[in-house]
Amino acid sequence: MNQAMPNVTRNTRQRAEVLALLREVEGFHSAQQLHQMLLARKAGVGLTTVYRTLQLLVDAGEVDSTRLPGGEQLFRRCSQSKHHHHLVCRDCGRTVEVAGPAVERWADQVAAQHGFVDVGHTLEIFGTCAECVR
Amino acid sequence: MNQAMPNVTRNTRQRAEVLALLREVEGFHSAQQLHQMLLARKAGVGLTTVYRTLQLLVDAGEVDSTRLPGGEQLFRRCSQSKHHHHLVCRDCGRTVEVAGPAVERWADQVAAQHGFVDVGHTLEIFGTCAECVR
DNA sequence: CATCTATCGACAACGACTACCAACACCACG
DNA sequence: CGTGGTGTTGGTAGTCGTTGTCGATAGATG
Repeated sequence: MNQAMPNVTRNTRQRAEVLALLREVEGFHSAQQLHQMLLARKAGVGLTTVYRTLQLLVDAGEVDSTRLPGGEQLFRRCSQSKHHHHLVCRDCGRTVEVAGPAVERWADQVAAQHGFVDVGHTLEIFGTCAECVR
Repeated sequence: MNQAMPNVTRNTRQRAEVLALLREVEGFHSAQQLHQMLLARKAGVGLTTVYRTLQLLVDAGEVDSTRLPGGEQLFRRCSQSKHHHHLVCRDCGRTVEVAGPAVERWADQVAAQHGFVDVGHTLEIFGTCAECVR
């Protein structure tokens, strides 16, 4: 009856595989895409585990996630650990990480004016990148 | 062979019902919620039609839509016709429409700096409103 | 090594949404 | 005020991303 501290997160092979993959790919990918890539490299990681691991990483702030207009969730390893936003190309999906301190302040201020607390926000900029215009 | 101009949108009872309902409710609702309300008032509008009508209204700019973190799409009649953003309470769903001209300019500018054209953006602010804090 | 328990993963279930397609009803025209 | 055609409807079945289930597995600790 040794009730140690049953609240640790373990270092498993599967989580290492997902992290390793995320370090190699560029831009946003869906959970299913990532799972396919893991299959291709014979990494033996189940789809369910991919979803769970990605969710863990998002919660831990190690991975960004965004949503396509269709509702599908995309993931990407953060290259900046601090808060930032994304400029995404509609056609090729190319992504630029941008920071906007002024926007952060504006959002917090507006929220405060209306009595809101514990404020967060989401901001995505969409457009067509120079490559895809041609 | 009277090929008049087969590209009109018709005024149907169902579309009127959906619009009438949207004028009566406050805040964001899902397509399914709206469909339930229509059922409750015996308005005889199918779920499929609710989805289609809402999409039409969004395209026409008469209705706002946003997405819950879970990916579910929500709809609300615009009270302002011009571009604006939303400040949404996480708990009760209360919504404030806010405008941020500075943010618009910033987004366009950042996008332009990276060679993006045809730029749009999404911005939502989340928080807990004064009511729900207590 | 033994034991505990977080984690895995194949499968089933779920929920939002869409495709399908025959029946319907809006509306311009006669 | 009929009539034709065509945009629209809506029940159902299906798609698709995601999550729940639960016995099996394998880190971590002593």
